[in-house]
Amino acid sequence: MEIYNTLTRKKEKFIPREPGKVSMYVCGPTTYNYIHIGNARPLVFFDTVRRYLQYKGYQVTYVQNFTDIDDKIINRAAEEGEDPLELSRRYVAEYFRDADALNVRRADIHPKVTEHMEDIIGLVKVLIDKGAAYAVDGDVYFDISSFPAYGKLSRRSPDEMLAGARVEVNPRKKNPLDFALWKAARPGEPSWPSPWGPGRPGWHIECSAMSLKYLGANFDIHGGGMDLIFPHHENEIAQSEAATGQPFVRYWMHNGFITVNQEKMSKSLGNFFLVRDVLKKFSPLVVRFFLLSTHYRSPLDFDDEKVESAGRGRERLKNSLQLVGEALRGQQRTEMTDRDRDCLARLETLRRQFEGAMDDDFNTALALSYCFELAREANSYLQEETAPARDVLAKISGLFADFNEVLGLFKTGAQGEIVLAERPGADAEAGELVQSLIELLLQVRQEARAKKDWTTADRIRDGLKGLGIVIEDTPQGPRWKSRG
RNA sequence: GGCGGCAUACCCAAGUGGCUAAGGGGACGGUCUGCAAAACCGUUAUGCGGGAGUUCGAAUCUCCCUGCCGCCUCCA
Repeated sequence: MEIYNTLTRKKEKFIPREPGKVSMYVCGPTTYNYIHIGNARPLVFFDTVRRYLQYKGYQVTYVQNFTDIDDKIINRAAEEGEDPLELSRRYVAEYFRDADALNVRRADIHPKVTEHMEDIIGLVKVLIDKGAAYAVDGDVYFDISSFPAYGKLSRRSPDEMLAGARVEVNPRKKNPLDFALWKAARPGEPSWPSPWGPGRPGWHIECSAMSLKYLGANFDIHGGGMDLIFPHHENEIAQSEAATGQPFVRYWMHNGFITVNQEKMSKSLGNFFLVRDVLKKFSPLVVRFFLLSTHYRSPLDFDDEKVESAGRGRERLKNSLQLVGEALRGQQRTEMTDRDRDCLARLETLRRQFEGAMDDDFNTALALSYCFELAREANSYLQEETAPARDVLAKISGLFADFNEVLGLFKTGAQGEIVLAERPGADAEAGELVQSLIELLLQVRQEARAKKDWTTADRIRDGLKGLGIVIEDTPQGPRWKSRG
C-alpha cells in the first residue's frame, strides 16, 4: 500500500509504526456553526481511509478532536448572547448528527480542548523548559528560531514567508512568525488557570497535546485539509518535535478543497453550503458517493447537477443490489457451469482491482469504477440465469458487502449486510401504513392491467411517480421503490 | 512579490512512457415490456489546453505559451 506523504511530496510505501496497528489523527471542526460541505470531505474521506485499513486487517486507533474553545467560538457566542462553552457543546452534538447521516463512523476518541487543559499546559511547560517557548505578559509563544526545521512541511523558509507576507505586528513576539501557545484571557472570556495566569490555549497546541496523549510520538497518519498545512500542521510539527525530540508523524495526508464555481468554499469567503442544507436536497449517502467520486487530493467542484449525476450513478448500484437481493431470495442451483466458474474468476479479479485502487493512495474514484463493473457483471449474470448458482450469488453479494464496508455507500445491518430500505418512513411507525397503502394501490393496478385497462394502470403508476414512488413491472410481478 | 497545483469526450472522472485512453452521467440505436421503468447489448475522444522538443514509442518526461485555482492571514 502506498500513501502520498505531504512531507516528502511522494507516494511512499505504508509501513506503520507497529506491525498490524495504525494510529491516526484527523483535525476535527471548530464548533461554532454547523459544518459545511467542505468540512464533510475530510470527514468522509478519512473515515474511508480508516475503513480500508480495517478491511486490510489493521487494528486502527482513530482520533478526531473538537476545537471547542477559540476566538471564533467566543465571537459567535458574543453575537448570539450565549455562553461560549454552551454554544460549542451544542454544535458538537449537531456535528454528530451530520457525520452520522454521512455514514461516518465515530472515532475511537473525540478529545475536546476544554477537557485537556492539564495536558496542554503540561506541554507548554515542557516547551518553555526546553527553551523552545517564552512567556510574555501572560501569553506564551513558540520561538521558531529554536526549531531549525521550521517550514519543512510547507516547504517554506521563515525568510521567504516574511518577504511579501503581511504579518501582524506584535511587539511581544521575538519573531513575527512566532505563534501563540497560550493566550492571556481578556475580560469576560472563558479562561483556565495556568502558571502564566488565566488564559486559554493557542490554536495549534491542542492537536500536539492530544495526539501525543492518545497516540504517542511518531504516530502513523495525520490528516486534514490542505489549508492546514500552513500554519497549523507546520506549527504542530514544531511544537511536538521540539517537545519530544522525535519525528511527530510518519505520513501526512491532506485533502483538496471543495469549490463552488471553481472557487474555494470556506467559512471566511461566505460561499459555503451547510451539510444540513445540502441534505434537505440530497440523500446523505449520495453526498458521500459524490465526495468519493474524485481522488481526495484533487479539487472537487460542488454543483447540484453534479451531485444529481452522482445520485443516478449510485442508483445504478442500488438497482443491482436489489436484483441480487431478489435472486438470493429466489431459486438457486448448486451445480457449477463453466459460465459460473468464469464469473467467479472475474469476481476475484475485481476484488484485486478494487484493492489495487485503494492501495494506490486511496484512489476511491477508481475503486468506485470497480463497483460499477461488479454491478454490470452481476446484472448480466442474473439476466442470463433464471436459477443462478448459489456460490456465484454468494460471491457477488459478499463482494458488494466488502466494497461497501470500505466505501460506506449504503447503510448496513447488524451483520454488515447491505440494507436498501430508504423508503419514506421506512423506519417510522407511519411507514407501515404508507407501505400498506402502496401495496393496495399495486393490487388495484394489477387488476386493471389484467383487464387491459392501461389508462387506470398508468394513472396509478404516474401518480405514485409524482410522489416519488417508482413502480417497475417484472416477470415476478410489480415492485416499488422510492426515488432518493 | 514568493511558493505550489490543475487543464482528458456534452458533463463528471481514472489513467504519470508502450495492448484498441477505465468507469459513471447524458444522448442515440437495439433486446425485453401493453407502454414504461429497471436490466442487458451496441454507438458516442485516431485523441488527452496550444506549440516545440526528448524517445523506437508520450495524455504521461523537458521547455515555452495560454487559461484557471490554491497557499503565504482564520479556514477542511
